Amino acid sequence: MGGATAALQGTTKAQIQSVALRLFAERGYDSTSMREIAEALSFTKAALYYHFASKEDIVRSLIDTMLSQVGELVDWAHSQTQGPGLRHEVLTRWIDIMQGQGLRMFRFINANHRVMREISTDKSGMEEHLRALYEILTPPGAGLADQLRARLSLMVVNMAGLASNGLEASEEDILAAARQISMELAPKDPTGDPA
Amino acid sequence: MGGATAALQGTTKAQIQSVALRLFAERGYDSTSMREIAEALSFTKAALYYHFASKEDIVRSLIDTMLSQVGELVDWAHSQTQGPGLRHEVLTRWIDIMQGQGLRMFRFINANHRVMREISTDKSGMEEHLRALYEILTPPGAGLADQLRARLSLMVVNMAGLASNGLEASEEDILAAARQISMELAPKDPTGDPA
Amino acid sequence: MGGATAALQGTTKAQIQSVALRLFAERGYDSTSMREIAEALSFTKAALYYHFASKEDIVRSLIDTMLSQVGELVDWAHSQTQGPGLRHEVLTRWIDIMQGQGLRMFRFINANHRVMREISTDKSGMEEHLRALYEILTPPGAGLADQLRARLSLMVVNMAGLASNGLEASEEDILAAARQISMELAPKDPTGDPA
Amino acid sequence: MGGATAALQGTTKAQIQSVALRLFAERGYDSTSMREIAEALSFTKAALYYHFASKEDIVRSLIDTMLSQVGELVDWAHSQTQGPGLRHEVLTRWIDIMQGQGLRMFRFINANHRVMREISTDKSGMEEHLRALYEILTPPGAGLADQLRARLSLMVVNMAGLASNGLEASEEDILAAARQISMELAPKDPTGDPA
DNA sequence: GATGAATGAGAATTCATTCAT
DNA sequence: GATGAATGAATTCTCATTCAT
Repeated sequence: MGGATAALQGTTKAQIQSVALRLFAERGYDSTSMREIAEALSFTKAALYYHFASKEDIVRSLIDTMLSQVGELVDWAHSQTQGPGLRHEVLTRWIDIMQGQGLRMFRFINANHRVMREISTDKSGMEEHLRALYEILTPPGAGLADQLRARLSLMVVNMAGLASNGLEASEEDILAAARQISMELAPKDPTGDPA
Repeated sequence: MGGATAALQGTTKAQIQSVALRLFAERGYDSTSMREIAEALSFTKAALYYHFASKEDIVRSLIDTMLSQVGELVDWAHSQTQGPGLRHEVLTRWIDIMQGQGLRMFRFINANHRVMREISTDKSGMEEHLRALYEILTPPGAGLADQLRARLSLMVVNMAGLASNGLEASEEDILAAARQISMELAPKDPTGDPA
Repeated sequence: MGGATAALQGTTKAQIQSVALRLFAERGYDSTSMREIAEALSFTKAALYYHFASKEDIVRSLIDTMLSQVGELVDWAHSQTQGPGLRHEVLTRWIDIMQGQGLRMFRFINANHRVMREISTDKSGMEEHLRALYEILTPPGAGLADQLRARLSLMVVNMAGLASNGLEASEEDILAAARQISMELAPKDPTGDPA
Repeated sequence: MGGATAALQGTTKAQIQSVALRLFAERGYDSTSMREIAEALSFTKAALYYHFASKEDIVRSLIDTMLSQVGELVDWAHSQTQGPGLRHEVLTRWIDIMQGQGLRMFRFINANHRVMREISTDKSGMEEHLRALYEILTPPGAGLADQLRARLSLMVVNMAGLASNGLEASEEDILAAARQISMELAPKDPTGDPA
């Protein structure tokens, strides 16, 4: 936690990040203008530029926030002994991150590939982090289907938002179901277990 | 099949649709300008406006194309006898649609919720179609998790595109794996279980 | 009459003139596009260009129509013996012209000074015609006020359209009243005043 | 007086209003582009948009200015005792307003009915104001001709601009003559005259 | 006589950004 | 820390016009 999470509370900078993330996720990066962000905050546009050098800079800061959260998860995972138990725990923590700002971030990332591609943040960092998580979630010697399963199990929480459209159930219940499906989907260890 | 697919070949209108879909899927709707579409076709902007009344109109036509394909699937499914076999076949046909323009369309829809929301096409039609498919894929009396599974099984093909980033495998193999996972994920009939 | 009046009936060219005049008077010249004229006639734009070389050309033909009507009035007036009786009769005939297409033409001219100025038709003709009418309506040796009266007496019929907004009376009654006011307004002969 | 008139001096907003009114009156609303207004002011187009939300917004502000002037006249007239003397004074004040920006405004209104109709300012206000003036200028029990006379007497000052085209006289003299004609035209009180 | 397709110029408007204060 | 004013480039879209058929 620490820096990253705290960054989205209190300070002016943090207010901007929070509102910008909401708008970017709702309307898309390109369709959200600095004017709209400023108005949503009852600031002037120029005030935004006092805190952030550019619109892209806001995105960068947003990504960094998420990046550090996922980075912490990766670091923690690397410090543990590998195995099915760890995989289970990693998925749980991932899901925890994805709630709160995480879900919004994911929706944002999903809906704004272009900016993500063009932004020259340490975005490779995100890909590395994800690769690391994939490896942890994929048993040694896994086939293609299992590799895909690992990746999809991470995405399920994020898809649940879209998928639950029209379902009559509390957000809580939906996330619980998503969690369960995510676990099922994650590749099983082929380690000689008699089922 | 037929009309809808054929509509994306040959004629000027069709060329525009095809190029626009590619660009919209790649860069997002808002970030793709009419100028860019025109340049990609070596047309003038004004020529686009001769064929389509507006930028939104292009999107509308694109959606209608996909809509009719999914609509045909729903109609076909309704004309069959329900059951596990049908569910399997529906998933197969869905995946077939999603390849070709379908995948692009889905990436587009996923990445451009805002336009989709604002466009006043028979978009409700899409929601109805999806609802119909969900029902067919969901066994009677299914719980929340199974309802979610039905929805996610449809999305898996579309997610596979994202998920396979960085995997060293042919598109063919990836789609085959996605197909398999999609089938596994679809809710199973509770046949014969005493609840 | 003859040519000019007949020109607004029957033939395709005449249909175009009639519809164009209506639209120009309603929405103004610049705000009426060739597309709108074409649509109002269920033609294609290109068809308009078969009959008229340009948009300005339509206006020119319209002006010419009115020009010839007023020209005939001037010619007739010049062939009569001057005097108060003639002035009365001229006003009457002027008012007769102004009904029918005339009123529309006037509304058009009033509302589209710019085109009128820029159009290089024999528009000077119109000014000459009006000057001739002014002279006929103005008794010899009239002062500034009477010169203005002569001019305004011609305009009254045209203003009546605007002025009668909100009055509960038939168009017929309004025109009769306008006619009466116009006559009153016209400068009186200083008959018998010792200057 | 006061506020409204002063508003057209000094400030950037006021400069824009002044130049825009001149151009709108000269060339018509539709034929005057934001580029032209900007160039006439040596501004950029975008600068106009900083001060006014849209082209229509400029018109709206212009109308409001005139509206408040006429509104003041109506209010003043309502606070006086009705009668022939008041009618005379109202006409005088009306003519005073119409000079300065007023004449331009009137030429603009006359030549741009379409915009006026479409603009959703408190334009009904103008119609109400005019209705009020008509009532004041019209003696009780007046017939149709007198109702029309009241209306035309207000319009005469505005028509004088058009009507005096080609007259060799100073603007001052023309306005004086127009004033005189306007007064003559205004309906006379039928009080006790033996016809 | 008339059309479908296309064009180049220009319209209104919005945007990210800058900078003096 | 923050604002008001301004800009240059881009956007969507419309228009008068042309031309091969």
